[in-house]
Amino acid sequence: MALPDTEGAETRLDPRVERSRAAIIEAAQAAVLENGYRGLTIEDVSVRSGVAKTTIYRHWPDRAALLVDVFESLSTSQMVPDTGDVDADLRTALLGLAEGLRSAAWAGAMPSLIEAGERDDELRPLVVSFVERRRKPMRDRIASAVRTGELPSGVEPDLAVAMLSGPLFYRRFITRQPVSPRVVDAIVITVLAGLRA
Amino acid sequence: MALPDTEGAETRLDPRVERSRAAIIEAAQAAVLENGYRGLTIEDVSVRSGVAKTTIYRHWPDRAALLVDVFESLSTSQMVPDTGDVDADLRTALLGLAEGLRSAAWAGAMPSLIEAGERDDELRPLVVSFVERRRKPMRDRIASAVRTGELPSGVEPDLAVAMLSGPLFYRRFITRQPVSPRVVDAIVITVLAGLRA
DNA sequence: TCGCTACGCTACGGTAGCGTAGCGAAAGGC
DNA sequence: GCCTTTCGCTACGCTACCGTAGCGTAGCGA
Repeated sequence: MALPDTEGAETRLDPRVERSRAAIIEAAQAAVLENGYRGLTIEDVSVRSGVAKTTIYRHWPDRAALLVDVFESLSTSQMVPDTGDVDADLRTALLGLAEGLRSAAWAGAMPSLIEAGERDDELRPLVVSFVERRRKPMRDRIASAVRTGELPSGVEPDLAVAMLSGPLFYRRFITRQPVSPRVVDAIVITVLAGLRA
Repeated sequence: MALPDTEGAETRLDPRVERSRAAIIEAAQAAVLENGYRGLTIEDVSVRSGVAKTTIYRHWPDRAALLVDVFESLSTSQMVPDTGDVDADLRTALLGLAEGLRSAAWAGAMPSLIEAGERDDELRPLVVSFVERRRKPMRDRIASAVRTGELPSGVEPDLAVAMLSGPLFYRRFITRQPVSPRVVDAIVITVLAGLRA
């Protein structure tokens, strides 16, 4: 968080530092995916990364600070196309989301993010902004469709996103059922039809 | 789990045992709500409940076993009315779900259940059956509506449940937005209209 | 009233993880 | 090729928690 080296802004850094930090973050990510955010231990990260425990403490004051950077490193944004056909665009976006839920690193960390959002006051804002970043493109796309009249004016983008994405998250994390393209299609068709009714 | 005293089956138990167990489970629930399922420690439960640590070990072999009983103690089922009007019935059911998500104990434990379902092989079946028990009544109600022709024959109850409940879970746990009655209404109206389109 | 059982309490030995200190070696920068 | 920075390593002290043993007490059932 206080460390702008992840972005290519400052290459002035000692390459040794850069290597250490990268190895540490990568190992910490893996650790969180495996054991959850409460299962992250500095000593585990040290073993996984091959970086000495003392070196980790040279860069992060404590476990919490490292965890913050791990969460931020998982943050990715989701592109949503704008071809003029909102149905097709949302279908594409949701297929991408489903794919991510099936295999992306952030999906494996999602239960930890949820848990952190529920219990950790320090991490909660981070979790919310993490989710918000991924959600915004889809919401914007829906808002634009409302403006162009492709969707009725009564549609609330925020709610529409929940109705589209929610069922996928529900199946993936609550009922642990597959999120196949077939499921995505059913959701997109049903929800969009419902919004237009 | 191997302990049928929670149900009123066997009152033959020593009242001291009954009291201890009840206090322990209650305290353990609170502990899980507060610190997550990985944050449950026997010593914490001992302090909270006022029951000696040794007594806890007299009833449960280890932390995992206690955790299993805690999860089971949270298990509740959701009634879904059958008035013949499927729209109204589902609305009622979803309002109840939203209410639970806002305030029930099981909702507070949900992040832990999700995390456990993702990472703990031993607990996963328990989590799945926990969710299944709550989901079944709504799925059955939808299935019956399909049979009576109230809903089109192409509707898959399983998917319909996801489309109705998913957005609520999504807002509650992912985006951390309110799940108000207004939101429930919007979801019910939209999804049912979509399913009939 | 008396015996059995559950309980509370203290005291363990053992492990895991925290975060720190100090030193010598190695790898960059110039 | 020298000097500075970073790193690896070992060794700590400390805390939290595990799960167990043994003993004395208190409550329940007959």
